[in-house]
Amino acid sequence: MAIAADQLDSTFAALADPTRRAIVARLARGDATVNELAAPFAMSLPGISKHLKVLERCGLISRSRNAQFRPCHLERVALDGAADWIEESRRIWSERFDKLDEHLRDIQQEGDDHD
Amino acid sequence: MAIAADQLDSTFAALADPTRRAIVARLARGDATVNELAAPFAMSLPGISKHLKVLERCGLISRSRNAQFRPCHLERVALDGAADWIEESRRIWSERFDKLDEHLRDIQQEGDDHD
DNA sequence: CGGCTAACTAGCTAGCTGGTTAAATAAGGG
DNA sequence: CCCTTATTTAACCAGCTAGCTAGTTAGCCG
Repeated sequence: MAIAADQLDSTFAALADPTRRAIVARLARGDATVNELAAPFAMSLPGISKHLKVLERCGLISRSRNAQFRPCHLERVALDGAADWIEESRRIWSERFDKLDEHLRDIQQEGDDHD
Repeated sequence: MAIAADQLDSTFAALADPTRRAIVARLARGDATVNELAAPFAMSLPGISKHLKVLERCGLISRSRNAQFRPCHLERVALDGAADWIEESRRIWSERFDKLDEHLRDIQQEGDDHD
């Protein structure tokens, strides 16, 4: 059961930005606050906040509340959705060559029969 | 050996468009000309041509020449690059929980020792 | 050659994106 | 209650994107 097309749109679009990919990679190692996520970047906090909103809207992250902190959490499901789409295309691609191989074996077989 | 960041930028950006994903999915089944690729879409040919240029620039497709046709061919390497990035994040994520499991087993072990 | 088909380039527009600064909101803590 | 810290919202700007139409290039074929 593949995820919806517009979900894929927003997920791939989110992953197209290097800052956002770095945030995702950071969150794969564990939850973090906005300030922690912002630290490695030469970018204003509102800039990071915008990126987080993009990631949240496509479901790649979720945010809870802890006092005045809003810890971010990576949601694997959205990541899986994107990976699944690519995997499906690669599967179709591979099948094509499997069939080609099979065909070539059939031809080989015929040749053997006639020898 | 991961692919370059800006290559990932453009690959994910290319995959963020549903028309382009459909084109990629179509090409996974086999090469096709521009007109063949355009057929399923309610879009002008130059529009499709632009999408193909986007796909070509990020390496997802290549084009050869055959008379006045320019058959498009899916390049799996770029698709692999994107899949690899996602896979790496998922791996890091999983390791985290593996370590957590290990830790929980250690605690359990200690408990057993003291019982 | 002249015409047909395939595909691309040019030039335009509306809308989105990624960034900024300045100001606002939220919540703990003396 | 005021101060500080964490984070968001507002307002703005430059640049990119996806789409269009119209015109152009490339190459087959009669």
